[in-house]
Amino acid sequence: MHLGPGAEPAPLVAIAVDMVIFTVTERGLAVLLRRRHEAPFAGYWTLPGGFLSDHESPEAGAERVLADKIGVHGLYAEQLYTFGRPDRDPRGRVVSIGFFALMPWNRAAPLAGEAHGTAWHSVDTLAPLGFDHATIIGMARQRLVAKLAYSTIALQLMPQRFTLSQLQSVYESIMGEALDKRNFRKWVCSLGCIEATDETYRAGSHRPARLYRVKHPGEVRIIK
Amino acid sequence: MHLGPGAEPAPLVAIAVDMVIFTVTERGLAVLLRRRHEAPFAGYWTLPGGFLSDHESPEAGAERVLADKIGVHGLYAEQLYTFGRPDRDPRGRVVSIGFFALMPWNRAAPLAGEAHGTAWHSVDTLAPLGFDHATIIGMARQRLVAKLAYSTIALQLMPQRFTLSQLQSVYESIMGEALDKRNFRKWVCSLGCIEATDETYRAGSHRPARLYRVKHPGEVRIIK
DNA sequence: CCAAAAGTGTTGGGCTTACACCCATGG
DNA sequence: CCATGGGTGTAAGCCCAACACTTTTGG
Repeated sequence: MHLGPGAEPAPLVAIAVDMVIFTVTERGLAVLLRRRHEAPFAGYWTLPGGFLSDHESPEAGAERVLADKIGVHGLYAEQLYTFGRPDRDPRGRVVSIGFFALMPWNRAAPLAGEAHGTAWHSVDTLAPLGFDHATIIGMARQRLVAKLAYSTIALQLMPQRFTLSQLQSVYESIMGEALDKRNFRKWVCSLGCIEATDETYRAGSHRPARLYRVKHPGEVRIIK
Repeated sequence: MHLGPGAEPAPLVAIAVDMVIFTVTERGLAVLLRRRHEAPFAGYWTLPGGFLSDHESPEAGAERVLADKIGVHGLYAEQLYTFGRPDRDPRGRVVSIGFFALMPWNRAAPLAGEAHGTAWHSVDTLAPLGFDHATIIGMARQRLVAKLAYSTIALQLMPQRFTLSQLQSVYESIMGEALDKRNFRKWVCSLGCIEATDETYRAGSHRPARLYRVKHPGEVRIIK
């Protein structure tokens, strides 16, 4: 690119967008990975991603990757960090804008499978990944844990109707520690972000659970 | 760039690094700006910045900009956000990695002046800026206010020796509200990050103030 | 009738907040 | 001696953490 009279030409680089998509499964916090068939890192698992197009903002690029490569729309996503070590891609200079996104678990199952070449991997048992994607996932996980404490971001992982026990176990999976049931319920209800429905959920030979819904879907409130 | 067999070539863009450098002056929180002489935005104030070189990570680029354009070393700096609206630079596609940095006020004065074309501007009375730099400063300011509450980042704004009243007024400038003197002192001392020296500071016709220092300079602790 | 998860209040301790006076110095 | 900012402790209230039993259902 030529930047005007007297200016040295700026080096040009390719910009990638890499998505850390989390969900919570029965086995805990999981991230969506795609098996690469191309060099470099053929055969390795990597984050879904793509190159930023001309005339596309990073946020738009992230949405496009979610739509085209994963086939989902309307996920919560935010910019995470930009990774630009000069040697991070053996093909040449690629700066990657990392995003992190959250998917309700009821939308997660259809995505994994041979058809897409994608699968959910528990974050605690990741095989070696291509590029610096393990670093990116680590940072995304830190961010998720931190935001759990001071925002209502966890609600972005829930289906439209959910029980308080399900919500609690989402918190417990991500934080890695058990919470007190009564204190958790008092706290989450006091936030004013969810409301009880008159429906219940029968899940076994025990008392049915009340179903709740998010009052303002898509909104993430910063709390306290 | 050619990315391998079968791959479409990725669009190439220039990467800028823009620095939001804060200090605290008598008139409150201030940001270092540079007056542009070149098109576009000639005559406007803008953030100090530069283009990322080949073989340079964003963090290294940020340090180079601080050293070469501002002439300072060893500032606290962290990545802030990456700004990539396709129309943000009229010259063409430029993606900017924003950083935010903190400078102790005793190192701030020599930097401003005609020689460098830079000046400290109070964040509350900014003239219209070039590019999207007002947005970048706004986000940096939000980050600073947020981190004040849960980290020891404010210590990066202090000179080697400082009084507790000075530290309190730094907090008050950034938060924009007054704090209780006794409670502030109890709190900041309880963090265990600063220690009293046996020196004092005489600043007028009143009792001299004890000088403190940071125990582990450069370290930013996340608290609670 | 039994097993299993859902649902529900109270109390004690710790932390945060509010608040006022004496001290040391320079002029 | 007066003006100025430096320095110090206590009490009340709020918030958080700990804790156990009853309810409802399916088999």
